[in-house]
Amino acid sequence: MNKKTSLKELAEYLGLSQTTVSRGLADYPEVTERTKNRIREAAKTLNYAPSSTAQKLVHGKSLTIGHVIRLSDHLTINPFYADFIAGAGETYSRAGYDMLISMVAPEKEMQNYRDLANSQKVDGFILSEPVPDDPRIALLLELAIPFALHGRSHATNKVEHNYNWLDVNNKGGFEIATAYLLEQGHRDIAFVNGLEIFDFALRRKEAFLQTMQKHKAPIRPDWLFSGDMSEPAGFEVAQTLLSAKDTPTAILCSSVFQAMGIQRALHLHDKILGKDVSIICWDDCLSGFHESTGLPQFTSMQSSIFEAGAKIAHLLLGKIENPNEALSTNLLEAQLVIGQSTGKGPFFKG
Amino acid sequence: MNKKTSLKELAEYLGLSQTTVSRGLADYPEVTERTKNRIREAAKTLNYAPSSTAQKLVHGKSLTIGHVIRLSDHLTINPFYADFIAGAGETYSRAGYDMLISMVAPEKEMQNYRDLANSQKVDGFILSEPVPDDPRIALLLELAIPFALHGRSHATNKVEHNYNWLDVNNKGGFEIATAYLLEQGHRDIAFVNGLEIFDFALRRKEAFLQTMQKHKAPIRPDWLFSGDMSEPAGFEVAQTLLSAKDTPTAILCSSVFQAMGIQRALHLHDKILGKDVSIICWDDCLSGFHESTGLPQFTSMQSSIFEAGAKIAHLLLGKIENPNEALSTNLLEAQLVIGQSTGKGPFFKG
DNA sequence: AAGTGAATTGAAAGCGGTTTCAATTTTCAT
DNA sequence: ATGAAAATTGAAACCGCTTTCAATTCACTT
Repeated sequence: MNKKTSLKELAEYLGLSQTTVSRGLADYPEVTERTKNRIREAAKTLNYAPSSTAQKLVHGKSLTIGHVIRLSDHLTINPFYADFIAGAGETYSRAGYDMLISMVAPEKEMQNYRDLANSQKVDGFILSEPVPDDPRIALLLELAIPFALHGRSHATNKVEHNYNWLDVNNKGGFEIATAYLLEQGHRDIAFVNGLEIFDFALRRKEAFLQTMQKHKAPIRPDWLFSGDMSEPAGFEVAQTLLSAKDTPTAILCSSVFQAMGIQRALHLHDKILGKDVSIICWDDCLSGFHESTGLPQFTSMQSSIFEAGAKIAHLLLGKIENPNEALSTNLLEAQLVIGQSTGKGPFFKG
Repeated sequence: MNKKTSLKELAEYLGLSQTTVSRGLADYPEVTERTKNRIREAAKTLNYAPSSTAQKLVHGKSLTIGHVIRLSDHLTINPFYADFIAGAGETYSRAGYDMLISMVAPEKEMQNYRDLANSQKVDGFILSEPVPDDPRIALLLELAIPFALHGRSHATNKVEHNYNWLDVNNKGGFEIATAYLLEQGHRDIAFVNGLEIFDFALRRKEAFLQTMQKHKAPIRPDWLFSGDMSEPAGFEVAQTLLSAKDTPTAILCSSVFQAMGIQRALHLHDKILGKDVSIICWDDCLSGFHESTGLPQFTSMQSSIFEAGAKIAHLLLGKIENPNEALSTNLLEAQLVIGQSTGKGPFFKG
């Protein structure tokens, strides 16, 4: 049971001052190479490593980025968030930063941000899943702590805030997807959105409605759905759609999970995917769903959420190291990838 | 831009000593209620909160638990891990602990544990996805830092170590599942395992083989698969199985994702799930897959990985607060839940 | 009013490092 | 050999807090 060695002990062991030892380990030029080597060796044999807490105290920085996760009713993490965090975490560790993840009940969320900032546990925050007029933005601006938003927060009628953000072009992406379905000869298109409390879902809906309108395609209110981005949710919606007398020839949906649920319902109703009904889904490139070779299952708008995590982490670290830098924004484009779930519609004109 | 207030400033503002202010905030009995109130009020107006770094330095603890995540080839997090972390994180925050998540490339993993322990960034670790003779166990025992293992690490020929662990009864679970399939009249059963480098996969395999043997059911080596616990992996396996001349009447698989892939292949081959082919899968109760009402889709062995996270966090915190406590182990049982994916087999005798 | 014990308060040491600034040693030209 | 400049080392202050121990104040008793 090796007890922790302190700098003081190491210095005494070497017969040097703490100053020299500290400098030697930090590779200061004024320390002779010979003494540096002695110091390093002694550090190794005594198994010494500086206390990060003490270092943080001296430097006045926590070298830690906070991610606050609001635990929903089911107390679980959105599976997409795992990939996002993986991307961010990789960037942090490369830069010598740590990642603090704080799980908190919705009603304590705001206080949690306050506490984390005030007690200086973190040097900055990454915010996810913004809603319009997201209250966290105002809070963090007030607390004057660096942060970056994954997504954007539409200001409805209240104050417009300025902040760093990185978002994927949800609107542009679904414009492309809708237009593609129309070009392929579909007019009767259903739209299965995520929860429309979130900013991204509102942008996607706008894209769908505007593109349909622009192409003079009919918009059926009973074919507009909004809900969980889960497999069962997709299944339920498709069950409803397919049990009606007239059914859409194409469905635009917001996640691979929903698409899988829709697919399950299609099978149940003896409809062939990509023939009787086409599907395009938004695909965040979740881990464990893309190992298959060959043509992808679903036609989708693809955007790597891992990459988004890595990029926004970079962005935030930049602001922290250089606080006076101007605000940054970054809009990533999603790619239309044709898979096996789409085919020609009844109105196709070759 | 409110700069951080220090204890010193707060004390000067109040005309008190740092000692008294510190004690007042910590609610020491020797401070008068009147002064306490004064202090609290001043702290609020000056927006003061103690620096957690300074507190940690004094107390010599980091109040932080480390989770090291080995980033695989695809740089992504195992989706099950998200739920596990959610459970642990909730327990941590309830106990005043923070969670440090460290993403690291496989070749740097060991050094990462060393660094985190030596620099005292964490007070303990939770280890996940153990392999037989897991080298992390020896390392952390040597570093003399508290830790708990989610799962177990079978000692093959080397030294047997003692450590805290919490595991789900993988063997017992798959014994039940295999026996259930046999009872329902299935004899031709294929087994689709996770990667057999992991301890849990080896235990599951043992359970399957032993139970089949015990019931004198044939074990076909070409029906034993091992691989990714993903949808495409399940699909590939099922494609192989269903393209052969003779096909199994039941499949036991290791994850809901695999089951979904198998289901997709079944549809492709016009086989009906639960009729032509039965499936039982292991279900870690991942978020986003259980909102549906009514009978569950797949018959499965269920075990909440969120709960496992919460329980193992408790276990570890106990060891940290009370280092001399004896080792703890905890074996959770999985529940057989009958869904729509199983039916009677050809050898059923009512 | 003086004396006593109890209740409050504060000065200073320490947690484990980094850094400023001064002191010491070395190097080298004269 | 001598002195100045350069290179190396170290004493002490400091980061922001907790806590020990001593000092002060207060409430009562006689």
